[in-house]
Amino acid sequence: MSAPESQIFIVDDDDAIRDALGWLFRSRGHAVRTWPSAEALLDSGEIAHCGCLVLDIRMDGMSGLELFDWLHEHGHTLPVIFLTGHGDVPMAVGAIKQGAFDFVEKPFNDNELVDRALAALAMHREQVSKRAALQAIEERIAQLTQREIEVMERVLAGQMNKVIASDLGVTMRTVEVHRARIFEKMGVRSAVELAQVLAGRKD
Amino acid sequence: MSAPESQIFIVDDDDAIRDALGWLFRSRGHAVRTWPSAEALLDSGEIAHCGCLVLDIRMDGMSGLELFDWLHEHGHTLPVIFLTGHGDVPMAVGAIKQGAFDFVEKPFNDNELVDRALAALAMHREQVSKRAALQAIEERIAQLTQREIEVMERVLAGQMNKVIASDLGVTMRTVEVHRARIFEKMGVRSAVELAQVLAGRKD
DNA sequence: GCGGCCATTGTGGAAATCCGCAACCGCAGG
DNA sequence: CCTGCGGTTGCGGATTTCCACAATGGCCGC
Repeated sequence: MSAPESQIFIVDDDDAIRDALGWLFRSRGHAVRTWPSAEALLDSGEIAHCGCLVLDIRMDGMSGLELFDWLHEHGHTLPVIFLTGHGDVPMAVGAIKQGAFDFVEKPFNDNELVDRALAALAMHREQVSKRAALQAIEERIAQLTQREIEVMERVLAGQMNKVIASDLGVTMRTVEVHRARIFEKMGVRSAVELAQVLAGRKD
Repeated sequence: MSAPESQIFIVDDDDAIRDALGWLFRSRGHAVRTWPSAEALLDSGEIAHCGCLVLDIRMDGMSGLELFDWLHEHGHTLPVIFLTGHGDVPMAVGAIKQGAFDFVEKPFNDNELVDRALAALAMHREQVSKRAALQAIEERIAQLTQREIEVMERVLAGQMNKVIASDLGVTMRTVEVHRARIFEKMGVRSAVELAQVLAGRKD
């Protein structure tokens, strides 16, 4: 609750490892929650509060890799650090290429693991704020009517009002009205600002 | 010469591997060049013609990883597929995180390696064209005078000519002239287009 | 010193954008 | 039936942008 999305989650079916990791992070002042299995974590519904997931690969039931895939498929994009005592190269390569934050073999170096986890948390905070910004834009776009979107597309294409007007088969005045509403709803004051805001995001 | 930047380069100090890989790719109709060492490749000055580098890690002299780092430091950004018979997990993870395209253990599957190499070539072509586009923009920006850049920054900030004028301590007319020149040099016809062109690139 | 590039300014007009005020129409919902 | 929303249009005026034509002054290299 103090740090809603900055908690470190640890999933490992080995009690000893779980306790050791919990102690490790807590001793350095970081909020940590531990889970004995992937299912336990998912069932808790707490996944949204996770800022960094330290995941054992070999577990009974759902494996770490399976949980990783599940999270991806369900849009939960958060940094995952895999922890394993039986990893091989192809597995590690696959995990990293699929976007895992790191892949660490046991036994691991305490300091390094903490550093990686903190780096992961920092990256997650970055992502969260960026996503928030992007979503704010999407919400504004969602407020636009269909007609306004048509006009906006053409404005962004650099077309003049008169062109847009004849293009859509309406008068210039109508385009002007739409244009004004677009600027208002999108929270900008000119076509240039609009272009800036909409830049840096793939449609 | 037929495909200047689409050649596959193979670097391995094992003659047998080199020949086998050369044969493998050529038998499938892909241009390949092989080198017995990292130094041989660098000395040849042919690196710019490479579209995909298949690199053995353990070699006499400069290792595959060292060559990889060297290329990075010298701005040669091209997809590298590491090939190794003695790789460990940390090495693989490190290589991938540093941007290696893939990390394959020997013995490898012929079809998979060819597929990966082709994917790497495709990615490289993408990168090359994108880089070319970005450089074209940079060259246009380079043509702008200092004053024009100052004006452009303000235009992109959505400021009106009158504001820019008082801001820079000149008359509106002067700003208009600069503005026109900017559009001309940048090859656009409006401020919106300018914003579009300059979007999607970090300053 | 001359020519070229750059920054600057003016005049004056055409074209485009921006806006408040007002209104009509069609359609969905209460 | 009345209301609200979205799309549409008109009028008229203030602002802003865009441009052609014309010109001055500074700096730099030949």
